[in-house]
Amino acid sequence: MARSQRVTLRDVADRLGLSANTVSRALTGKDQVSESTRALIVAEAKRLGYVPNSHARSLVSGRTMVIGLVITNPSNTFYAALISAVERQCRAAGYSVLLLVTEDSDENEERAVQQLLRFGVDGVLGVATQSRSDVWDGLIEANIPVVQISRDIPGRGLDFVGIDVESAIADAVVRVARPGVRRIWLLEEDLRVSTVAARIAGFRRALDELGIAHEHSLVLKVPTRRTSGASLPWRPDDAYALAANLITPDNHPDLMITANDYFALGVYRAVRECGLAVPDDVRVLGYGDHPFAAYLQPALTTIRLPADEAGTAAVDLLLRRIAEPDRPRTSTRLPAELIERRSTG
Amino acid sequence: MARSQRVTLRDVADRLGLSANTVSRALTGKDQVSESTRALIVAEAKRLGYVPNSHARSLVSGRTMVIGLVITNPSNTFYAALISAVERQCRAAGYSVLLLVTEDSDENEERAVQQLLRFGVDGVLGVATQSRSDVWDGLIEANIPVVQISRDIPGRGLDFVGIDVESAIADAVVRVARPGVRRIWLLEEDLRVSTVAARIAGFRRALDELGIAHEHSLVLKVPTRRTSGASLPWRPDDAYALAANLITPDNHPDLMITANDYFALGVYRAVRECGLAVPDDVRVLGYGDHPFAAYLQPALTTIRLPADEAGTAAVDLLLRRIAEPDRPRTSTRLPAELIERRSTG
DNA sequence: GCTGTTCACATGAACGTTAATGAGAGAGGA
DNA sequence: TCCTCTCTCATTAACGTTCATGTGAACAGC
Repeated sequence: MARSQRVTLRDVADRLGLSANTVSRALTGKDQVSESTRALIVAEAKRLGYVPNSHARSLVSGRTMVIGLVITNPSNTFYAALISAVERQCRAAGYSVLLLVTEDSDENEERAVQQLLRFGVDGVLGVATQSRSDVWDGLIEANIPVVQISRDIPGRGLDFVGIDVESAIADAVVRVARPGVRRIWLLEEDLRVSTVAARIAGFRRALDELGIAHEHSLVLKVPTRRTSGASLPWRPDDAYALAANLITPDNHPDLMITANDYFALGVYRAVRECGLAVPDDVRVLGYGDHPFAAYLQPALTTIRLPADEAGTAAVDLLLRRIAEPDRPRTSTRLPAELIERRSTG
Repeated sequence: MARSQRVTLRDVADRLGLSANTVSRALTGKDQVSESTRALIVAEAKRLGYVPNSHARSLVSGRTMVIGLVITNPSNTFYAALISAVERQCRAAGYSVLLLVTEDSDENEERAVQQLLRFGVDGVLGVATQSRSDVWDGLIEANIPVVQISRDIPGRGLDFVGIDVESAIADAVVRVARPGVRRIWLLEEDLRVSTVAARIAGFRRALDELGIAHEHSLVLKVPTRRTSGASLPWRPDDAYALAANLITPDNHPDLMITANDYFALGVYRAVRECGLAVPDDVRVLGYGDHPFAAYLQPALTTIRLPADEAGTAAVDLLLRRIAEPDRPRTSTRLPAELIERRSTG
């Protein structure tokens, strides 16, 4: 079975005894075409099932109507919501999304940038791996607008949309720490990225504001298990393993902050299993407000991240940057909202 | 600042006094180029920062090295895992992924197909909305291979990779229903798609196998709230609202099956709030094995879906179909595994 | 010395579209 | 009547590749 020949502009033109150019102008809505022939062309194009060839179009126009979305891991709830929002906003603006996943490896990130260059996308939204700062330079040199999301590579003059993680954590901890709370632990991801650093900074800021000596605090890092092949989000099991090892009736935090709600699940279990209770003995503050957080027992106090807004804002910013390449750099940090529930008393 | 001119084959060729064609052959690894000049060309291309233009390439070759992935909702955990797996497998094979989201609307689905035709992608992986059966015909007519995932549009001769939902539910219910279980309810999504139908069919099959009269059973549909703008997965709240209305100490199922684990969260709360207990009064069987399922109290018995395998298998199938367009149609239904935990006693 | 073969490259055309320029017809004004 | 202007369309040339074909040189065999 031969590959069915695709209908081209010329096919439509030949049928009507017109030139391909006229058909092009008619279908792209330019003037210099009489309304009567335009109607004829539109009808015939529809009848023949004409579909424009985007490659030919972007070859000559230099625009692709595609933006690249570089994400570390779509299984992560936050990034999943981000993808949804980005895709929706792009779709609304007539753009398509090329999805590249890096799995937090800079080899993949480099390949992703290469792909984006080959495609000549009109713009890029990216969550940087941040292990190297020069990976995105290829795009910058090619004058392809880049908006960084969530993680910022400084010094490159790139637009940025993220969340004010440090303030979110700092304010939440201060708000949630009742009198008597002295020992505060932070259960973190073991990643060298700015969001982790920001949470730690917020944590320290809260300690200072509360007048708690840093000796009473502890930052624990849950090992990031890299099982290539399986697409895993954060793993409660790993958090549980670590927490179960450290938490005893004699040695436990008054308040445990977790880098995400999944870790909080592990903490809940660890606390329970050594005979302690949330929130009476250990208060727990999650991060991310995953759908299950409100349904745990006790319901988990957590920080709601505006993933939708961030995605939408990032697309808007990128489109504006595409329209005006020379506008000044923008850096936005959206506030995150503390959702107080029973796990913090 | 003028848009920096991109380096082309001709640029590299001119530098070396060669023809563009020779440079092309050298870089794409074809023979008819001496190894010495090839080395020269490769070095010069690298030095100039040459990046091939994929549009020009696919314009003439007819291949794009892009596959389209049409998904209803990336925020849904199952689809998120699917996206990860698909992207990884495509990346390994040198393909890029164009992501189109339909939000279960056929208007969007139609637009997605249109986009894919414009791009002339080499193949498509899609989760169909199933509200109309002709939406994908454009791709079929253009001889673009399509592999349907999870939901099947019959009669179109398309390859299919999915999960044997009916058997999974039927076997799980039979296995989980202890003596004394008479009244079994199923809490379903209100969507007209084949997976919902398959779960209902599996449910009925289990009733028959257990010898339970269908009068004792009930299929409830949680209204699908379409909040455009927010990218929501299944909502525990909606399941709770429905379950709380129907479950009373006098009128409750012995076993509640939920279409996903999020609904199970709502059921847990509804059961608890009317003074009943899981699993003593109401056993609960979830679906999807979300990461939190093992950490609920009691831990949720649920069905683990092989999202990774499904994604990988779908890509493999698509690539094989691209290589051999005339091979016979394949339809695969992967088994899903029951994970027994405490919520079923 | 002639023909034939192989190797390494060049040349020209094509892919389907858009942009720049040209050209003919009709209208309007002097 | 002629000139100019406008409107509508055609013609031609790109865009950056790849594919089919052409070509000259070197070399072998007779």
